[in-house]
Amino acid sequence: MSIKYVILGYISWKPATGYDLKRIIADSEILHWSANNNQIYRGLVDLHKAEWVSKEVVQQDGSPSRHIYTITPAGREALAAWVQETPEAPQQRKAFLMQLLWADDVKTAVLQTLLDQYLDAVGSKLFMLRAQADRKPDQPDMNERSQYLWNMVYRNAIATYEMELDWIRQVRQELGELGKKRGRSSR
Amino acid sequence: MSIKYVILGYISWKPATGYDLKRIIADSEILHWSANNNQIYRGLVDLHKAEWVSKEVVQQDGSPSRHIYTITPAGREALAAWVQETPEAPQQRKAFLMQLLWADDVKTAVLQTLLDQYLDAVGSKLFMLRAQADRKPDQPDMNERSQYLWNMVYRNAIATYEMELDWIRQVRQELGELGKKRGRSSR
DNA sequence: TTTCTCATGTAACGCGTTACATGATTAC
DNA sequence: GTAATCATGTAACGCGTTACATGAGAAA
Repeated sequence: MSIKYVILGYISWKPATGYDLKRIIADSEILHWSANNNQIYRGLVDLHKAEWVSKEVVQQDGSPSRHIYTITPAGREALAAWVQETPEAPQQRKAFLMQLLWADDVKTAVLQTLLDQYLDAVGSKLFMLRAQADRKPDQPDMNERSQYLWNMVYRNAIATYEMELDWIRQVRQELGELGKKRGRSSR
Repeated sequence: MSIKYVILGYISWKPATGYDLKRIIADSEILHWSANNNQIYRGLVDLHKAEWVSKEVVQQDGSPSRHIYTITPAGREALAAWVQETPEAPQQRKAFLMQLLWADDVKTAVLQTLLDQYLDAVGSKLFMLRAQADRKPDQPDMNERSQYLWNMVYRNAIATYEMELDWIRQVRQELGELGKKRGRSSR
């Protein structure tokens, strides 16, 4: 789908500069992009070319001038069209699961360590997500439904990580039991 | 992490050609890659350059000759090292959640339709996953632990989609209730 | 004095995608 | 006759990443 619509979405809430957007996206726990300049500044140029946003340059003394982008009616239409595009199933990118598939020759103790590390990684992600979900979004006027949807998007992300933690704990435990069983039966 | 290690992983189970790998990866429900030629054939060239795999060309009459790749000891070492790399938290790419964040101006009825479509998309993915999880992997000799891990990787993917279905149903229902409440209070 | 924030942008590269190209054999 | 399967590969492009470049003012 590309980050462009997310940029457009934020601009639809409130006019913004590339710098603003960079911070917003980088700070967000649910937006997975690294929010690098290349993407954002090029994206804004593209949006401007398509006339989905208008641009106002505000001179400043000392620092570089700020380029403030505002959504246009055409931009609002494009955003609405995107929102109504047929949803696709999410794609899972869990590199660790791939590692597990070829862990045949790795000792169970090492596997346990890996699982612990995975638990930590997922746990701290979840912690940050929860903290951010409690803070309100920087959108000015949100109606009840929008607020509900905002919350549910966070809930979704949180539930996904919670499920992952449960899964890790289960595998950790059952792996230990498997080891014991094999230890007994092989002697 | 890149698809290269997955390719190496499959070769570690059994020597294979690019064509074999393409089919395996394209058919898999847990491997999210499209398995295009470019990636696979280039990947194999790279693996061969790194001497992680050896290559044997088998002439055939009629069809092009098959290039059969076999893992080397160095390849096994590299694979083991990759498997033991510190796990990273999974990244979620759920484009639909992004769409929801900017659904402010979309009518609730349209939103319901979108949710239904999302339910379908996730549901059919889940169906395929379940079907594939029941079939055994094409790996020759799997010990008990490896089989357990293989199953748990599928379980993880299945649980993620099941969670998503629950979430969709909840949102669908609560969205309907919100609409009713607002309908009442605004009259 | 060094680091952080503000503010813009570019270069090089990695990984992935679709589509194109070739050509024989087999199945409908 | 048309399509699918086997089998290799290339071209062009999209999206994303890290790192580089500049330069002022404020804070530690």
